[in-house]
Amino acid sequence: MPVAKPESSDVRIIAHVDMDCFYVQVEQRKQPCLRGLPTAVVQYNSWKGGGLIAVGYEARKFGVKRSMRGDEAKKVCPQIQLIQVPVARGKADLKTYRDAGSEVVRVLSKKGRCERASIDEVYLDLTDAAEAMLVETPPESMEAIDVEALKSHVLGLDQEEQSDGQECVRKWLTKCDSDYRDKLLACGTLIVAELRMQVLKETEFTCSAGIAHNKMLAKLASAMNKPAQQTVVPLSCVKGLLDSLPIKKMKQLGGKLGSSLESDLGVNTVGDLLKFPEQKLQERYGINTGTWLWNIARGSSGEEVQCRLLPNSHGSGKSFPGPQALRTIASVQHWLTELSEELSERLSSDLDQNRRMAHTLTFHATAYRLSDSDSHKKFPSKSCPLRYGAAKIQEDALNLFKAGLRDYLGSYRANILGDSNNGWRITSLSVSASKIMTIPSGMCSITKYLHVQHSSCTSSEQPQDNDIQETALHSGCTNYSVMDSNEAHDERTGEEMKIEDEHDRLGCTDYSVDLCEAFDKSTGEEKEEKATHRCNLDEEEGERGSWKDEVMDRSCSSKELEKDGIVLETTQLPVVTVSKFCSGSNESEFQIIPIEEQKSKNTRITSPLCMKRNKSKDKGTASILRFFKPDLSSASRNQEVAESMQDNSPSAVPDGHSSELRLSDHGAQGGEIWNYKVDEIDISVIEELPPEIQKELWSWLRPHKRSNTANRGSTIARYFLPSKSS
DNA sequence: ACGGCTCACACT
DNA sequence: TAGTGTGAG
Repeated sequence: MPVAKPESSDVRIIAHVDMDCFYVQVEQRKQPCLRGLPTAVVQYNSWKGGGLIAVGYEARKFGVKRSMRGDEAKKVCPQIQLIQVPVARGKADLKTYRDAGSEVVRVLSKKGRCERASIDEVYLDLTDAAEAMLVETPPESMEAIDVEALKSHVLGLDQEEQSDGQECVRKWLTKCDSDYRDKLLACGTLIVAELRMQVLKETEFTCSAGIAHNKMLAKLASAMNKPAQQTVVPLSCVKGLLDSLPIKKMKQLGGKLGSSLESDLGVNTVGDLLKFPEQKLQERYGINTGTWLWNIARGSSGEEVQCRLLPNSHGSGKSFPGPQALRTIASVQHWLTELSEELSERLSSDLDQNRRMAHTLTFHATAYRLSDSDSHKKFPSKSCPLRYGAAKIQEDALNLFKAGLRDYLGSYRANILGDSNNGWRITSLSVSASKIMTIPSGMCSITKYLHVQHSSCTSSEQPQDNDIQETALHSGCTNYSVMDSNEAHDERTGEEMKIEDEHDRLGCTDYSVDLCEAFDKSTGEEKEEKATHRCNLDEEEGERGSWKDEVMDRSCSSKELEKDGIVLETTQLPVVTVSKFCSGSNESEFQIIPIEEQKSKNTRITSPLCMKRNKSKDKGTASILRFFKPDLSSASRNQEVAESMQDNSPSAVPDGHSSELRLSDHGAQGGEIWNYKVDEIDISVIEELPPEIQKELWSWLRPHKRSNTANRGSTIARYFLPSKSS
């Protein structure tokens, strides 16, 4: 008889899956003749045989350890096969391993929520799948249990001492009268065994897994029996497991915190932690950490399995130890080129494969000074908006480096830009891209949505004067713009920039992004939903005319735009411009172009008002036009922009601008384009959109638009469309 | 003169 | 926010 599900049960079934010496497996798959041989993966063969970053199990038997040098490994295991990490652009290139990790994730993500915890580890929340199995095909009703599941290690079972361990496990898995939580765990065990076999079949990789009621325990378990095995942690044995577990074995406690627990509190095992009241732990380690410690001592961790199959950042870095330390701007520049190219390539892949874009570039370095005073000082990290394209990244990273170097050298900064070095040494460089967001397919679907809106409604509502004020005062400062990379060309040279005011300009950049085919994939399947929403809106909004004429007439030529006087040049407002381009997918085609450069290339930045209006009889349009009236402050700011461009600073724009969102569904040339000033898009407007589109739109707007809760009683049409009403 | 290169996240 | 620090593998 099935045991009733407990009332307030928050029992979860969590698995941690850990690839066995993953890099080695990847190399062995590539070179099957290596299978069975003691193998390790090394990078940089030149110095002492390179550093080991992965060691196969056959080699471990000889005492070979990670963090050994290749030479040491050879000593303890002369027949070891040392495989070098692929090198590209003068540095280790982990692409093959990342891609292999993705293969695994693809398989593992089929059965439940999946969190890619690292290049070779995932967490799975199998609660739903386990519950479903318990209802539909409970293990106790199965005629046969898969052998892979029978090979599981179940903590608390005396299977290891038994002559027939598998029979022991079979009994546990199929026990009729076990605890509900154990039954779910049994289901999880079967599911994980199946998944692991699936991984092996589809990728040729073996992995180990832990199955438990939370992430912490699952992670602990997956490491207990390797390789190619799985371990289950029934609730009943959690206490026994943790009581004697060395505190530093726990995830997050392997470093200083764990050391502090040992030396400051005399805590050597997780069980020792039980003595300390939550409050004591909070007093010493802070509220969050204190509570967390108190909980993990009791075997509970509330951390959810995040739904994340892709990394949240991409980075490319290299160290320059000892005599390799960099001492000239030129060498830094050279390596930044290499790193930027790799990063750019990965960003392009991400864009192609996942339709994601990163928004922040961060530069980091480690350094030391020969004049040893303040030798402990760290080289500061710096970040700025990310512009796509290897050359742009390199340029911006170099400027971040120079800004950092100024900070780093402080008062010692004499002659820092000269190629003759001046006492500083760089021992590592890295560039990374973060704030990665999925491009709203709504960029396409929204565009389509607006087609419908155009042809079915108008708005009579207009912005109020105070809205305009508010907008003018809004201090968004980022300009995004998208244009065809063939037209985009950065003509600035690598001339040394003035460092003095660089810091003040950092973090405030306008850029354009070629989204390539990113918007292509949304298809006609959205038609229905849009029609539905149109109806709804039609009901809500009383007074509307037809937009159809305008949509049809909207093939604005540049001349018309100029005649209308609402091109960007007259508005003095920066824009967010997002267009679709159907060029190839090479990274060099993604470009981010400063607004100023677009102007110089005669690129038209259109405004919503380019959509042909009916003969200016409407006071509504006049009202909207006020948005575009250049005001003194923005004019003077643009003066600064011009100056900053002359300085060869990284396309900086001062604070104080609002931004605009530009949608195009037919590409730059002859396409249909709308611009939306991001700061003026009222949240209530977004809330009127279909949920999917809302979600996508938010993901795009969030970095640019601060929360703006004022409800202006707006309509979509008022913000998204030019008005020609009454 | 070496564990290199990535990642995530908490904190401020 | 941007920047620092910790921790993991």
